[in-house]
Amino acid sequence: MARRNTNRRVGIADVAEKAGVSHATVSRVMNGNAAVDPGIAARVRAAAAELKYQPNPVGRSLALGKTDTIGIVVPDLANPTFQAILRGLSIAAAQDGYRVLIADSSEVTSEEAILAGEARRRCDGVVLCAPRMGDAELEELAPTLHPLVLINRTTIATNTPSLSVDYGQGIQELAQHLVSLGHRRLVFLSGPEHSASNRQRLVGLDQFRKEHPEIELQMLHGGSNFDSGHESTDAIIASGATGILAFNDLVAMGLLSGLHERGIRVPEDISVTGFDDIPFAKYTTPPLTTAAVPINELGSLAWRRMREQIQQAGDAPVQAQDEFPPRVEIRKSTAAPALKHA
Amino acid sequence: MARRNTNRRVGIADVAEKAGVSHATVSRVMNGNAAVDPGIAARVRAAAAELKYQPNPVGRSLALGKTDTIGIVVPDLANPTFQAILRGLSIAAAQDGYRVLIADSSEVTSEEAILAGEARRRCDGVVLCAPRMGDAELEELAPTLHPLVLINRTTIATNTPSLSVDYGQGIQELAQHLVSLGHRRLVFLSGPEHSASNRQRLVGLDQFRKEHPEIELQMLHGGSNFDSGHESTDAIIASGATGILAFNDLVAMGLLSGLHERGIRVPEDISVTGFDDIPFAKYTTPPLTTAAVPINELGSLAWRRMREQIQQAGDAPVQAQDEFPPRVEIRKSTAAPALKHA
DNA sequence: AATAAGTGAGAAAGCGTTTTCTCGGAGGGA
DNA sequence: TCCCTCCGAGAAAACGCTTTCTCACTTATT
Repeated sequence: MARRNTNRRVGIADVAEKAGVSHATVSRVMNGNAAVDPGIAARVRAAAAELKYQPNPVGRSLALGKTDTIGIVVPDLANPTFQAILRGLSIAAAQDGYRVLIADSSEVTSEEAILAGEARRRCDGVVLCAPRMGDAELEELAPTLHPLVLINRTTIATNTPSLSVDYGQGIQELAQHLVSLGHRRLVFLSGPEHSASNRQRLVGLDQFRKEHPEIELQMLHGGSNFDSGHESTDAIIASGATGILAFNDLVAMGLLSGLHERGIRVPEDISVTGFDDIPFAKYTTPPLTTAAVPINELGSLAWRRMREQIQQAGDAPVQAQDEFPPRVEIRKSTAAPALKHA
Repeated sequence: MARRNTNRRVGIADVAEKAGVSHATVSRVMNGNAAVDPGIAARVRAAAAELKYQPNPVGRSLALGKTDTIGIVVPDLANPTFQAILRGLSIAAAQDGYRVLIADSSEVTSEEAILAGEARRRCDGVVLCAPRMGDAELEELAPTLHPLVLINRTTIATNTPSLSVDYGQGIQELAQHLVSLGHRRLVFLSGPEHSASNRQRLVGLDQFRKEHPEIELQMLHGGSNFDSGHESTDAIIASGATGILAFNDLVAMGLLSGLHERGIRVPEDISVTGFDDIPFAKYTTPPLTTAAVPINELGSLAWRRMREQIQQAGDAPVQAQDEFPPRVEIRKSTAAPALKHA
């Protein structure tokens, strides 16, 4: 036996004893499963209420083979995008009586599989959010995790639902927006190397280049947060570009701040775009032109896809592959460039 | 019995059979508890590795009476402050092999106790973050939750550690800062009614009033997010004040944006302060003068306090009451007021 | 009136572990 | 050589619940 029996919590046995019935009957009335005599049921309920009995979820989980919990693993909990997904997921899941367990891989690629595995063992399913691992590893891991929902990645072999944003399309539209304003020299300030969404932006921009050979488009390596945007300020200025496509809103904001410090006006001197449309984007000065991804929907849809899998329990292998088109949100950080003087 | 036995996960029994030993022995080598013959141990380990055996955490939890999980309940997961606490907690807990389960009460006061109770039953402890419930209810709930850490609230009766920020002190220092710049007419844009930290600010400002009877200090009712700050713009302008103490950084940012839209310059025409120093605060335009709370420490310290309780298991009733003094962070959103013209 | 069918509650098995208890065998001292 | 002690491994109980199985009892059917 494990624990000392001293002052243990009130269990089903206590209720059974007080009500003068068996454990089984208590369980039945608590779960409303089988028919039980109304009189007895009332007695049990009274006893349960009096003892403030609350079923032990661990015991239930073991017996039922389910935990009513799902896990989510994100690369960086400091990123507002992932925070928003987490929030949407959590709220949607709570509506159906599920809780969410979080795991933050802190951008350590090698930890992802381990964290996901551990989460899966404790939960009824896992949402893998923008995993940085390689395709091969993901393909191998996915079946292991089975009730799995992927965000910003897809698998081919297994039938796992995925939600993704068409970053390639979005970045092209932003670039197009800058061009239509009259910009001819652009810079893409790229994101984390292992980020699939960054790769998608890159292929989108390749496409853009083909369609607009007359536009100069430089690539600058950056990161995914404020600081990396801020640090890129000088390189951006040195590039001589008038239109900047930042990897995301965070990077754009860091850049905005850096430009402001150096007295460079946005959008008069340089136009800046972000990506994601995080809640803060419309409150920056100037408000940020960006590509809005329906971030709140992502979380709740992730839950819906998860629920479908949990409920259908290996029934129909519906492999939903949802792809969201970003919507360009034109604000004040972009404008026609000043007349050239170089 | 619960589940169909078809295609169930590999359990301890499978390993035992493959290694030709008993369940007990497998458990022993997996946990390294008792002495077991090195040869047998090796055989067990080999079998476990070959079958990719991973102990079922639910079974372990039931036997061990612990889940290696803690819960956190927050009023609003959209608030960067709570996000940061969650993140700090999660990372610190992960370092000790613990996971965290989240519950978002969505500012619904009546849900808090229920969520906290459920979380507690599933976890080894609960972190209650800025609960909105009344003092009486909190006092009654706390012992129920026992391994409990309170953030931004305290209890008297029970010995529960609490971490709090001295909001009263911080708001006074901000007000003082505005006064020393020359402001004479201030407004406090208050936060959620049930927020204890808002009440602390109010008592701090009462104190401030006593010490500075010559200063006009109006109170305006607001909320805790962007939008409420934005919506207060006209009321702020109508107040005729030159120095605005916003409830927190979010409110301040909303206000900043509203003022900008109406062509009012910050800090030339109006000075604005925030509270919390969320990561975004130094990237607003102008960068926000605010009171920095050591938000990252809060999360990790919360974990430390939790760990102490879990480990000491009813040993020494160390009731740590940590209080953090905010540090005023002077940036560009505050300056001397323009000469009066009214 | 006797048998069949139905109903509802208790007994017990099972979920997957850990840990106590028990016991056979080996080793050491007398 | 015999007995006692020690050691290590298996048997089984325990954790707290759900659910099948079983069975006594009641009600319907002929």
